[in-house]
Amino acid sequence: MKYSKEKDSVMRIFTSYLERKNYRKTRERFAILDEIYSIKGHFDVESLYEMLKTKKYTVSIATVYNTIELLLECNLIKKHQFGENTSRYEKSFECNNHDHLICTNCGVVVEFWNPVVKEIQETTSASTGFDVVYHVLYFYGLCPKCKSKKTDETKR
Amino acid sequence: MKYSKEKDSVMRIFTSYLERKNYRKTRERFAILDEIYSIKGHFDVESLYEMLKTKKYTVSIATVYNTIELLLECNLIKKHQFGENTSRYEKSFECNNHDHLICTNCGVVVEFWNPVVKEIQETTSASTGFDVVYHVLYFYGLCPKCKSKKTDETKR
DNA sequence: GTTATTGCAAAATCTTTGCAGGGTG
DNA sequence: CACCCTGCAAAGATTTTGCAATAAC
Repeated sequence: MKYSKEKDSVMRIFTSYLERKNYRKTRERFAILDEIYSIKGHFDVESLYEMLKTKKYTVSIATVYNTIELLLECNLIKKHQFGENTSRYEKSFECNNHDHLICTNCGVVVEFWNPVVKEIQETTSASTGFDVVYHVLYFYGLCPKCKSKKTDETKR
Repeated sequence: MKYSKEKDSVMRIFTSYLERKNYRKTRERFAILDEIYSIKGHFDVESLYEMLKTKKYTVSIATVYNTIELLLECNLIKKHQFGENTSRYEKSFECNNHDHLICTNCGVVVEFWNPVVKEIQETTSASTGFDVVYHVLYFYGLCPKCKSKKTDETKR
């Protein structure tokens, strides 16, 4: 388990969440959180399960799902469903400000940042009375590569 | 099959899409599109299938999935995955400008409008080279009802 | 010691697929 | 009349559940 300031923080957040809810602080739960915060980018349950199996600490797939549920509740991870049938996740501590462009042709996912999204979030919170915790914004369309391919096809 | 200007338009769009792709214009495909455009709000495959079975024209679930795929391709419907495991859909002809607030506690979905989203879409298209066709924006948080319930719990 | 949590496998749910028959172009 | 599309049922994939064993408190 490599040390990092980020991991230290999320471990503390998770600990206090578990304590507040009177949930047990098990080895499995912390191993899963540690593994997730070692992953760059998105992951799905299957790949997380495989990583845990080979690298550090074997847990059952049921426990992976259980822990992911807890991590979603305390906002340490984000759940995405980019249009496939498998859910994908990503850590969300101090990186909850980017959004995604998804190519409807090849499926490539690209990240982008736009501070205006946060502003819309605040406006919407105020006007609807919702207490918005986080957002998810997807732009669907053709990536530059697929776009030029389609143009070629039309030319033929 | 009730007449409406909207239905007339989407039927024509779908017809020309099928012709352009050299796909066949079957009764089933038009019955499904007609049913979808009779639905207010969101629906899932199961409920659409049930509606078709009882109301107009029985089709197999495989055909429902197949047709939904086509309607997604020509942007006549939108696919949502609000966090559950079942996908939900909605018609998107001339109503592709609203977004969704989702309560993480009770699951209620509320719509909202904000024209700034369209602006972000254009900025992002320009800067990334993506040809963005549509977007999906979800705000997750507590709805007013659940918010006040949680506050009560804390007070105790 | 109690009781929540884990692991395993089986079940449940949603979606896709293969194939024979039927309908569209 | 060729062959794409449909319907059916079975298979696939992902997620959930039930229950005995285990470990946290």
